[in-house]
Amino acid sequence: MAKIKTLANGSKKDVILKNASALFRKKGFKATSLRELAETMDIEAPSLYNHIDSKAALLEEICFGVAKDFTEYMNTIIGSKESAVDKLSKLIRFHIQKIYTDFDNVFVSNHEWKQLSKKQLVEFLIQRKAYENAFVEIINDGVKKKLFKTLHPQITVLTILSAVRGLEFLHSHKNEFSIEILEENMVQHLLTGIIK
Amino acid sequence: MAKIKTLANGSKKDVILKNASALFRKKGFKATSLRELAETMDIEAPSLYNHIDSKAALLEEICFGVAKDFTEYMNTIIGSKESAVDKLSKLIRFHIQKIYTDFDNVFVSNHEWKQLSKKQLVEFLIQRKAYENAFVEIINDGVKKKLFKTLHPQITVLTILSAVRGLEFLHSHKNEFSIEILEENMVQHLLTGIIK
DNA sequence: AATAAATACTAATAACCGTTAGTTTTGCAA
DNA sequence: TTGCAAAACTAACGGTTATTAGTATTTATT
Repeated sequence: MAKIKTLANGSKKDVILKNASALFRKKGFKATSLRELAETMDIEAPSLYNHIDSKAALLEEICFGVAKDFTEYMNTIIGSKESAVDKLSKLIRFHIQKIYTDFDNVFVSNHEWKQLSKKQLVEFLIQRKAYENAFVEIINDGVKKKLFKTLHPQITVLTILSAVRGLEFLHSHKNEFSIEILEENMVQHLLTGIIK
Repeated sequence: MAKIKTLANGSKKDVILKNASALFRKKGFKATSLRELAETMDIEAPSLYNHIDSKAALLEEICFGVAKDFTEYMNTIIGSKESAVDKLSKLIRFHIQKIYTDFDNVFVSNHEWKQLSKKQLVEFLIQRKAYENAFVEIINDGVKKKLFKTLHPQITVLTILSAVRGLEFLHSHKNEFSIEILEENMVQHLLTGIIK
């Protein structure tokens, strides 16, 4: 009989993915070689192929993994009966928390999706667009219910998503602000700017 | 006597820089080859070296060119006697205008500065930090003069800079919104969120 | 201890990279 | 037309890349 598991606590593949994510973030996907990645786990580059399909597959897993996380959370929000204000607040907080707890993956997904193969790239953009549309719908709902000012939902979504995305840059001085203070400030700034 | 100019309207080097900027934006610096760049002007890759020093030098010129533009504008703002609100408003509008009128260069500067050589990278980060500090000072001044709410200036600056940076993503549907509407919406959103 | 699967290794591949050297062509000035 | 510099070309360089093939070694179960 075959034995597949290599370690009790997480497979070797997971370790590779984690190290790949860290390297891709620091140096970029193209600028990271498999030799370099292998070195982080003290093996030779060709040995990686006992666990992975290709370098490109690593990027796919990272990008679509992050996309899935955001899409799933968005679905729970959409299904809830909360106000548009509460939905928006929760989404903003989720973005902040994700960047804090899953920094490398989120960063790589945001920066390196262009390096996906043609087919994967198309699929990625479709998912991204769907997420954005769901976001726009929440804003639209808030405008209809007179909770928000009259504004351009698309521009507003872009402003909010871009603002939270920028937390990437806080990584170097992460310890200066607690995540709670960060959430409070940004939700305050971004929501009071549009609430009536 | 020597003749240096190749074209009446802008040197050949400028054309190379422009095409390089466009390619670096679309594919990334590492993913763009000099052969590919040469192809955009129907010459062979080695011929580029009659005009440029190296591939790395192209990225340098792009990144530091953009940095200079922003730094220079910041200096005129700092020197003015306007209120912190007006200063902030003008800076936000400048960011939006720059992305509109100099998209490729701004994008490349924002995304590919990590690929600068060690020495240039250090210098780039110094300039970036100085720009950020000047921004923070304006916010601080506004807080002191009771124009703004009590808030964390650094988080506020990060939020604003990130938000305007996100306009990169509007490039694909640039024609949906005029730059005036865009400016109005974003200034409104980002300023009323912090003004008392 | 024996067996078999998982996983490491070395060696080698073809492709591509930025860049240099050396040479030819081009285009303008005299 | 001649001369000269600017700028193109071809050929080739050393280096690096992801990946494959084939083989040895480690690991775990029987």
